[in-house]
Amino acid sequence: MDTPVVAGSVAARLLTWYDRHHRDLPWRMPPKAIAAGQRPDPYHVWLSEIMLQQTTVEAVKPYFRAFLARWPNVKSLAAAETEDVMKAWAGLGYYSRARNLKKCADLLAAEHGGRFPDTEDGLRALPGVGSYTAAAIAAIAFNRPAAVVDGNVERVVSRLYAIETPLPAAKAEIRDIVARLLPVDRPGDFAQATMDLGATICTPRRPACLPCPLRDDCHASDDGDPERFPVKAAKAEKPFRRGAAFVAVRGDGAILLRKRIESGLLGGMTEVPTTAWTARTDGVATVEGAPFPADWRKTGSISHVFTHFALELTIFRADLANRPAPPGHWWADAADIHGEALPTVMKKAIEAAIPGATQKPRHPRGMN
DNA sequence: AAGTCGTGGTT
DNA sequence: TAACCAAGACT
Repeated sequence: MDTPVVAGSVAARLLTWYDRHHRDLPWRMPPKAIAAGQRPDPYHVWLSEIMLQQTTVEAVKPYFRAFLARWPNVKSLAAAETEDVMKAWAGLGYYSRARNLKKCADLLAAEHGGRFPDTEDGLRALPGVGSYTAAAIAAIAFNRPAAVVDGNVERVVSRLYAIETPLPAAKAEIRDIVARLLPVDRPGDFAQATMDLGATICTPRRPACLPCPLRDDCHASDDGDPERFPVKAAKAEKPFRRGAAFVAVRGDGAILLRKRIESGLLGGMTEVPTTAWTARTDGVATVEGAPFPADWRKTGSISHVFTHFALELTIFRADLANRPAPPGHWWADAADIHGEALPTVMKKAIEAAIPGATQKPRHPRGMN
């Protein structure tokens, strides 16, 4: 509605702060370069946004660098093997992101000449790109006036206006407010400025209101208890599950692995054989789920917490003479374990049976 | 539309 | 230490 940045507006104060205090990030084009007419590479923006979904900046940095070094553009990623992409993603979590990343690259290479749509709606239609990511790419890469609402923005805006409606119900209201505040001449910087403010000043706990550029605008700061916002709906209690995992070790140190089904938890990732993970607390930590009869011996247990349940796995180990891998399984050489698409919970299971077995190189695969 | 999907850091 | 949380998407 308002044309350029309205002098004295919330957006103006935020952008002035951003010009001075923005974070320097590997995928970011700084405001000075933007002002000079440069735009970031949409591939970089897209890749970083997918990686950053529910993931911290520090966790993403090495993966972003590794992916960019190995697959510098859409076409190279489209030419890659999905299995290699999964291996490179291992450890970052939410593995459907990696599968959708590859699907998206394939689609773009096949049907869009390797280029990204430059509108919010066009982007929203891509696999793995939801409302947030579509708006973020549209604003940051293509300078579109899109309302970018992530967890940071929800926190900043809910405090700014002391919104009492609990999340996620308040999301539509927050989106409307952001659309109203949005400066049409710098939508990308505005989005990144709001997120930087949320990450460095308007933090979930103990926000630094004193240096905040929006302190005089902020209703929650007025009330003296900004941490009360955003109001959130109560969460369900996290259930507990148990199971057993089986680490078979061949004479030469190789470990028996198999691939999980493509869908669901840890879909398409590699695992050691395990029993089903059930809510039962009795009778599951037995050798009955082993891939084959052997002298299985309990070597310990590991705990792991997923988003919606906690898991305890009893670990069994068997040392075997040479024997062929059962159907659907393979022997992975000890030296190659770190290159497998092993999620963290599986690395824990292997470590419990063979200390040091999964110690990985300093950089994610693809960096060296 | 509420549940499913990882992991590591912070408090 | 147990809980909370991070640039959410998909079904």
